[in-house]
Amino acid sequence: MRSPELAARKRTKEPGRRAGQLSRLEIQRAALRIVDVAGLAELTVRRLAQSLHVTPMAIYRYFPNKAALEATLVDLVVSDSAVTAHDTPELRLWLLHTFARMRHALCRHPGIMPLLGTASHSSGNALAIVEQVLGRMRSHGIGSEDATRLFYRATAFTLGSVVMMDSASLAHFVKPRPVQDELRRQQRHGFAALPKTEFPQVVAASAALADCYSGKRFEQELLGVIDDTLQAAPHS
Amino acid sequence: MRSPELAARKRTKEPGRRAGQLSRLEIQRAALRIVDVAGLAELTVRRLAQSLHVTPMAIYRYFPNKAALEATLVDLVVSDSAVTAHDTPELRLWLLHTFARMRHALCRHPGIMPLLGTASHSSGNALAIVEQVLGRMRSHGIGSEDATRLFYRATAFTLGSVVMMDSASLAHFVKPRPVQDELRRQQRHGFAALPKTEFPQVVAASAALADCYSGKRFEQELLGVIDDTLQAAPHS
DNA sequence: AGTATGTGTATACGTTGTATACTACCGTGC
DNA sequence: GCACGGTAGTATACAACGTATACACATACT
Repeated sequence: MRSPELAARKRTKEPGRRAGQLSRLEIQRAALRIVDVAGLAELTVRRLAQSLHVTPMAIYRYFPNKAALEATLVDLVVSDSAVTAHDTPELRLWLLHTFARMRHALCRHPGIMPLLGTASHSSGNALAIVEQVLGRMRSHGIGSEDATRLFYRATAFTLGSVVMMDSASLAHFVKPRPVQDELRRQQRHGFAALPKTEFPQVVAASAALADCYSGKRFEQELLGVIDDTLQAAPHS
Repeated sequence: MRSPELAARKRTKEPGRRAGQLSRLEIQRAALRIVDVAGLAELTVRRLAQSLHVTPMAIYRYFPNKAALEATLVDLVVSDSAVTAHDTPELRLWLLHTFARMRHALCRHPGIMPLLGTASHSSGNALAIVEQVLGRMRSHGIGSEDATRLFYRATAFTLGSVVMMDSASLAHFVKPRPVQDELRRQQRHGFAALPKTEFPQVVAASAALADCYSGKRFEQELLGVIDDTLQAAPHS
């Protein structure tokens, strides 16, 4: 059964590749698109294949199984955050921008967040950023020990900040997750609506807590972490 | 078909409850047990029911669907970390212990890590800890603004540190995840085995990077973050 | 005793991931 | 030009999954 819509698959010729052929990257991008608009749970092999105008089993020419596909998605998102080579001379601002871009990239694809907790999704892209960050710090005269410490603190803070946005979400199961300020406002109301007798501190600090979901607040705190850590380290 | 093993369900009488009856908590604990020994992917309603000597559909008397069950698991783990009421007088050490216990609880159940990235799994337990931490800080004379800042930094660092352990894992798909020192050793070898020309910094710092997966290193850095943050805040 | 309420069962259905076997095409030898 | 072997995609099938629906039985209340 070669249905008409299957036959309608695009036939754009690429050099060194047969016409209209699939590729790992093409599949990954289609998968990410599905995750973005419908959530990770809606990413099925069948739906993915359909979006590529292809039979489900075609996917398995490029990935041994669904888990292997999913494992590559985090790296794909991370690579998005690394494309622009920005050259802020000052180290602390360069670090700020680098980690802020990583956070931004992850926040734009909230659906892949569960995959962060899955072992072994790293590949070249994530490692390349680690290498780049470490190299930059060393070239600014920071010692190996301090560079690792700063890398650890900044990375953990960034990832944790992103996880907090998802995991602390009091609000019910909303399917298309609200973004940025929408989330912040929602969270503030959530915190503020708690029983004041049981959670007095949380209610009192509801506005400040909800502010943690803002990008500005993240960058402010990250810069604080960077400066605090650099302060104890000798560097040029 | 009332099979013999189903009939063998335990009949321990509990007050205010019928003999051998299920409960939300009992189901959650069984689910967590499965996740611990076999991974989140192996948690199926059928297997869960079997481990409770019950029909699959019995689960649905207590949870509307599988996702709702999973959503409670993070909170269950977190509540484990809060059971012991420790009373370290010094604030910085109290905070250190509190967050270290949280990390420890999460590390003991690596299978639930993907659920951290799932929206809205919070319920009373996580919030109670937030309340407790904020209250403790306030009672030590720390202002609302600084308390929120410290809470944000410490929480993000802790969660991020835990996520890093999973996500940075270079090593292949191992099913029963290695713990603690085993993971650290494995990671060091992983980092060190990278092509030195492509990732010179990572290879050079392989030992230090792998050290980030140690509990001792985590506590050391967390204390650094706490102290750095407290330093800028006036308190008693 | 009779009835309502709630807990677990039996059965069934649509979907999922993927093993297996196939078909058609392309680039390479002649 | 043309057979041909490898590769990309297809067709079919199946076990396992989540869960809707209808039922049976035990307990608690009258």
